[in-house]
Amino acid sequence: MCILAIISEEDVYTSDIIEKLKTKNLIVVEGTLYPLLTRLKKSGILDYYWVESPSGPPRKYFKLTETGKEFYRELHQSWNELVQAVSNITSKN
Amino acid sequence: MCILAIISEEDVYTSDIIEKLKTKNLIVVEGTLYPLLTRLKKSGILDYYWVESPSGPPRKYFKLTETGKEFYRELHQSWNELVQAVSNITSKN
DNA sequence: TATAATACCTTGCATAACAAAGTACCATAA
DNA sequence: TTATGGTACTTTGTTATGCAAGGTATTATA
Repeated sequence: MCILAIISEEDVYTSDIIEKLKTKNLIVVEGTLYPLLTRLKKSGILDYYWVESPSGPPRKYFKLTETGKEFYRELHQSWNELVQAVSNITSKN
Repeated sequence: MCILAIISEEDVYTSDIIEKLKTKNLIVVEGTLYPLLTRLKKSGILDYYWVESPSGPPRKYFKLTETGKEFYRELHQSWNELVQAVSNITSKN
């Protein structure tokens, strides 16, 4: 969900995502992210396009599809419900 | 963490936990919970004692160890930090 | 033409949730 | 006394996924 949140703000490539997460104290590594992005692409949530890099090989920039935007909204709502449920359980003491 | 929260309120056996979670819309099944409780016991976070049942085989009642109470506090704090971090990322739009 | 930096990708391992099936105990009805 | 049903605990096999580690490819620079 956090990855979709980042992509929903602006198109980014993998290293952007890793850095943005890191600034928020969420650590995700390449070995996790590349396969995940591939799965999200395959399931129609993301799409990508190639952009030449000023130095190095071209970059895969990801963006949300319409399906992806809707999926992100649903995910976000589920997350809020989960946070609410957990808060409900833990806040008794 | 939710399971530790429940046990921290009162000693319970497995079915109690499943029911209490269910009332909060958190679904966990036996095949998940029994092995998890065993792992928590092995790592010194939980302990249990047997109680005769009014009908059926005896029940394993779980309680938090001192280590478990401390671990739960830490988990709770980590959870809060995670919720904060996620909220930080998702609340931009 | 090496070397370094950047970017993408893959493989293998460990962990964990779950479905499903199994074992054991107890009360009650036939 | 034996079968049945309910309760409780346990195990097995499947699947998914995070990660460490290693690999491939492109570009600029020494």
